[in-house]
Amino acid sequence: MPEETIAESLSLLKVGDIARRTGKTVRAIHLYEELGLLNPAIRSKGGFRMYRGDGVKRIEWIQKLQDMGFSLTEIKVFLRVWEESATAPKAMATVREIFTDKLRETRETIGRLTRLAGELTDSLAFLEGCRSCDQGQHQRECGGCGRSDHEVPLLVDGIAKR
Amino acid sequence: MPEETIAESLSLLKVGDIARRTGKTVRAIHLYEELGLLNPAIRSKGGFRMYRGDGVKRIEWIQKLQDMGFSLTEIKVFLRVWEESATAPKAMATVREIFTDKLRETRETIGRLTRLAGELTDSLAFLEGCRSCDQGQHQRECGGCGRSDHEVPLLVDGIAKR
DNA sequence: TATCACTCTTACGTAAACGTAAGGGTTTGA
DNA sequence: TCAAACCCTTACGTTTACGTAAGAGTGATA
Repeated sequence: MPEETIAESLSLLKVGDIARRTGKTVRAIHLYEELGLLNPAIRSKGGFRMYRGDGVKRIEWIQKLQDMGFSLTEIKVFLRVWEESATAPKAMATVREIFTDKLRETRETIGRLTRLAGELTDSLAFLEGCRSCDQGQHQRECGGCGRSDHEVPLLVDGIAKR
Repeated sequence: MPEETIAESLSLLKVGDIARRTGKTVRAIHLYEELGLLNPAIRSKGGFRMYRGDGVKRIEWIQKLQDMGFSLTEIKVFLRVWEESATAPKAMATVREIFTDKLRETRETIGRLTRLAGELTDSLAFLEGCRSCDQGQHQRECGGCGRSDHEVPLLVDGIAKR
């Protein structure tokens, strides 16, 4: 069992090789091709997709955009915009625009999640107080403890409400 | 056109009222009921769902959990766990556990997004350099500029790769 | 009592990002 | 040349969180 196939030593990778190197499935890579996100450099005479090494980079790029919240369709639009920009500076300007938007969006998301993390922390602090609750107290009678309504975090309060 | 229906003045809300107050659609609220996340206090004799005010709170609670990345199914499990914990302290312990997990997860997500925001910033800085590129340069010949490969951020580099 | 806005149930539709299976070629190294 | 390991195309399946439509009943108001 050789480490590399001949094609691989010639720096041509089959879809399975690309899959292994990116952690994606073959099906996913096929899908990216259907969507026009990644084409094999050539096809073998038997019809196998043969990729160059930069195919791996393209997939890592796709992955990063997905992590930032781009859908595959948005990524497709991204590539089309690039391809249709005649000059390099124009293309780069468009890319800058897209990245600027996404940066703002990402920061907003971080803000939201940070606030939520704060609420979680508050809720956990509140729940510490429940340790001292009567061990025999039934769950359905929760709320009967002395603490006033407005100090109960929504994340906790919402559970008991039916 | 009165501001409130009679039921509303008796603090009983119809599904449409709940929808307006939470920004959800009627369909969504029906779905939550199907999933066992929210039941009306009673049904009118004609079959209308009638909710008390805390129905609004429950939906806001659901919304917050969704924002944190809980699926509706996970929320359902959450509620079931609560209902099946016999004693209050036990129930609260479980809730603490779930919240602790989610807090960790949320922080990880914040970390990932922060790193991505950094990459976006780097990429934008890099793209500033493209302003000085030859205005007539064709997009397909991008990469011909003097900058060495390893200073090109992946987010930018992945675009040109085909 | 007539009306108009609402609500009910039932049930099929949708978009994303693949998963999975079938039936059949292709490569490659032994 | 043979077999194991891959790959190909086609096409239907899956999950989530609702959207949408149909046909019919309900309720508060005029």
